[in-house]
Amino acid sequence: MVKIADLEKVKSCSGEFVLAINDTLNVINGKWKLPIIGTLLYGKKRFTEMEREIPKITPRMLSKELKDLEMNGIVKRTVYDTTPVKVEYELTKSGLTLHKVLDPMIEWGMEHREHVLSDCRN
Amino acid sequence: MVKIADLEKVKSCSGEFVLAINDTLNVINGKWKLPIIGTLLYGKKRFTEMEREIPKITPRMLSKELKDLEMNGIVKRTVYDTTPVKVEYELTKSGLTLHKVLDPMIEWGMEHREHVLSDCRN
DNA sequence: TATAGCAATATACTAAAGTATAGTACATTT
DNA sequence: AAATGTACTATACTTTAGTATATTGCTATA
Repeated sequence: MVKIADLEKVKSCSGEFVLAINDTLNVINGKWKLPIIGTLLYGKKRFTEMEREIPKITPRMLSKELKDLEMNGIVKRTVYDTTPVKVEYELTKSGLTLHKVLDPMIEWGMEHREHVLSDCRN
Repeated sequence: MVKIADLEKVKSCSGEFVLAINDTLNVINGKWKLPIIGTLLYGKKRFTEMEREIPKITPRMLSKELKDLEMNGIVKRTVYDTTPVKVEYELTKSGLTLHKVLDPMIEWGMEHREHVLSDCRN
């Protein structure tokens, strides 16, 4: 038998969990965040370089999403005081630890796809 | 030294990973998916019951998102042929395995928040 | 017979996300 | 002098996500 007080505790707790999950979701959400993080996994990149590597992205989106990722502490932006200026983007420590989230997502996504396919066959 | 062929392999591979991650993201994306999955963690629920438990959700959104989750194999919908009809929703096996994805997200979300806060202090 | 509950659907709207296209201000190369 | 490259920003638009409110068809209860 479950006491109502316990149930409430679990529920408010799960509320906090939802907040934490949403924090994480906000970081990787949107069409372009993952491709951007993806290219930065292979090292520092410059703006135009990323523009070329990420198919179909517009400079507006790249600029906007990089700002977003910078504000969220995922990406670090470094301006070199040369002429012309050189700007480099790289993942922060937090950005690099994202693999802890992404790896299970890859695994689940693949398993889930298999389940869905096998359900179609039966 | 990295060969271009290897680099291409890694890149196309990461492309597949992005697909798998997006599969996973699509399942939990949107304002209401997590709250809905959340209430179903505590067992089967009926429509109106969920409407009451999830603050501010409209029947339109609940209906739409439940359909979405059903199509994605996360939620199972059972209609009991009673009068009046009774409809129950519950998580499928795939739905229950989602915790493998959500748990790391909770952890990362909390850690990340701490990092951001400590960065503000320094 | 009126009212309430169940499980939604319909219609119309606003807000957020993303796209398309052009332009800026610098510098180097041809 | 013209073209190209870098790192963007501005404006206008379309698409998608979410909200607000009303209504449906059924049954049980007062």
